[in-house]
Amino acid sequence: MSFAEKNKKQSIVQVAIDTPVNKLFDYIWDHESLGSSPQRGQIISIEFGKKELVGVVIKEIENSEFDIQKLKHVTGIAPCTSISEDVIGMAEFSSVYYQKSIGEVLLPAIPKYWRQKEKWELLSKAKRKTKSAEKKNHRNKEEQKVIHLNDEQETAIAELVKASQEKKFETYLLQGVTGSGKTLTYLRWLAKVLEEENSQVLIMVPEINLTPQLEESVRTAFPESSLIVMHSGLTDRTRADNWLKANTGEAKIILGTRMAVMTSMPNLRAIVVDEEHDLSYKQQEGVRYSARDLAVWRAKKLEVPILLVSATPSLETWYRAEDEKYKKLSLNNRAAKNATKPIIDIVDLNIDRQSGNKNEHGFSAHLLSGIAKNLELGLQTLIYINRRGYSPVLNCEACSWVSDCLKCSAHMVLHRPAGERSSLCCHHCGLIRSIPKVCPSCGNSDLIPLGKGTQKVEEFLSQQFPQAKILRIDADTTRKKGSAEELFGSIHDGDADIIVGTQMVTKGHDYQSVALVGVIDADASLFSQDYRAAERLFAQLMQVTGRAGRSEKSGASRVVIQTRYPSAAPYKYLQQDDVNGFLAEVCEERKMVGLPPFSYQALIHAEHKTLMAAIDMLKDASRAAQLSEAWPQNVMMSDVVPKTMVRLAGKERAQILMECVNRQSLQYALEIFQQALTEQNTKRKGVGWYIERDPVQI
DNA sequence: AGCACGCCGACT
DNA sequence: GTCGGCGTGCTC
Repeated sequence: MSFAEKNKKQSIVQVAIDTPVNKLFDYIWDHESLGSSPQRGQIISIEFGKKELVGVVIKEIENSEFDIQKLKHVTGIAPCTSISEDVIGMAEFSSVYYQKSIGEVLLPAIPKYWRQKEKWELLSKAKRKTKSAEKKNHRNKEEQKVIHLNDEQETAIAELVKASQEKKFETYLLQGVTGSGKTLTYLRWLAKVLEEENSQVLIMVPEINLTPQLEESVRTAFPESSLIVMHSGLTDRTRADNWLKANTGEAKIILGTRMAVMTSMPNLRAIVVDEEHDLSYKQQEGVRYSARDLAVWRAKKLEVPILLVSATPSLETWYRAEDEKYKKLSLNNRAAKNATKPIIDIVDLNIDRQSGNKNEHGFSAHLLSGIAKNLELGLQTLIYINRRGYSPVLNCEACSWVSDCLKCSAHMVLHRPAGERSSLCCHHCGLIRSIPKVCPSCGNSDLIPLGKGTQKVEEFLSQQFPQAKILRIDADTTRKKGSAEELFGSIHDGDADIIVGTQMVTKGHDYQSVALVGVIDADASLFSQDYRAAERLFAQLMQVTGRAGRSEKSGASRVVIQTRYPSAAPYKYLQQDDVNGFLAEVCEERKMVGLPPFSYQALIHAEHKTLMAAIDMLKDASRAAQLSEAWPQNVMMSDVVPKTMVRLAGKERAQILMECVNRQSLQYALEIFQQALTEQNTKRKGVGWYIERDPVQI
């Protein structure tokens, strides 16, 4: 500190606060009472209006535009390291890109306890080491098997190591079939990166509670380095402690979900985004950021390499690799010895039906006989249902009444928890009702469930194969904390003959003795409003296919996909095991119609008690925005439409889609639109709205 | 977003 | 006369 600075008694700082007002607030920094000079990224407390809030120092300024006499003082400094420059930069960028205030981006990324001044003292005291932490450390010391990598893996690692040694920004796509050893490849690279003194690495995964195996293998791979995890399942205290360890540089490896992308790390040297195509990287509330895109931004800012990993990359990523903006590293060989590709049977349900099978429970004769054969051989079968909470909807045979939710435009679904009374549940707003004894509309007493949810399939299979042990895995059976792990554990122990499940079963779990995978009910994705649905179906099928065929004892396993459209692209390329072929075809289609990645999109959502108000708000704002002189003419506006799910939790929702080939023009248009919306909003009451950039679900 | 200020209806 | 409805506007 210079002599002049030492004698300075006060400074003015600009502070970011979690408030929708898109500006920074000026405060007086009293050097004497605070005991230090201000620093960008410092977490501090201030009085804002009537309440005391926690904010982040963004910069020191010479003069405030505000009356200095009226400025309030910074009241305290959090006992922790300042947030790293790259994270502040990321927040500033996101603030512009996602049209939110800096504080709205930055503060939710700080653990709750650090955002509460009362908890600061508690957090500066070390927590006693828990027994489980000691046990984990102990387990780490166990001996490691030396695994030899194949040439492809070695080549990829060499390339990545070179990039990290040169300390240059580069985005890599590691594309490899299931079982090609992608995880091992990036772990070896990261091990190399961590050899450097004071280095940290960030590994992002879609949903950590579904990948305990990964956490285990990362711990085993780095027994000496300190690893912390970052996800929403942690207690507030643990999250705050882990965050501090990352922030001080004590933790070397940060393994986490999308929220981890904003974790401050002073020595970050490499980033990995595993399963980069996964939708859960997109935040669906608050600031609707894409953690994958922000990770790339962060790597660029830090000038470090970033690795995107997937067996079925998102089209955006794949296209950038084709376009040579990203560098592609391919793993085409299955690493495990004796691992064979599964045989894929596409069952044409039209033919199945013609040959006399009524297939009313959604099972073709072919699939049923496959299950029977598998049971005889003592092998496991996995039945994959492509959607969650779809049915069974309660239906009246006489008047075709269906169990609609009272608040949403969704159907309520029958639930039968073990040992409890059945009820109707809405998967969108969570409303639970008891089952009506008679039809509320016509009084008929024959109410029957429609469709085939996981429960329905489970019931049918237990009738069909009474001797089989059937296990159901879906959002309902895994809702309780830890129960997912328990269920997956019992699959590995061979406690189940048939596993019935949704998306959840496709993520990160290998089932050694699953020799047959049955996919029912996949076709709906082919005709979705959402142009990305087929791409997602393909990724899901690839993944579920990967669940089989990993075993050495079962020989060639079989995947049976039932469809009424056997020539559709996702099925065709799946059978040919041709990911690039599929993506190339989809890419060509997108190019023809100018959809992303050949254009940029933004969605404006509006919601109100009445649909009219929501629609009018968007129409008026849209009209006003387009009348503006600065409006970029190359931005295309769709009509204002009600959303596919019109009603949600008592609100009616509408949207308008903006599309433009130029990202910067879209940015200008959004700023004008934002202004128009704010003006409209002062004229009306109670219309909620938000802007979503690069939407992934339309 | 909160939260206070403020200006009009039904109540002990 | 007051309690309280939520419209309007500000927060350094």
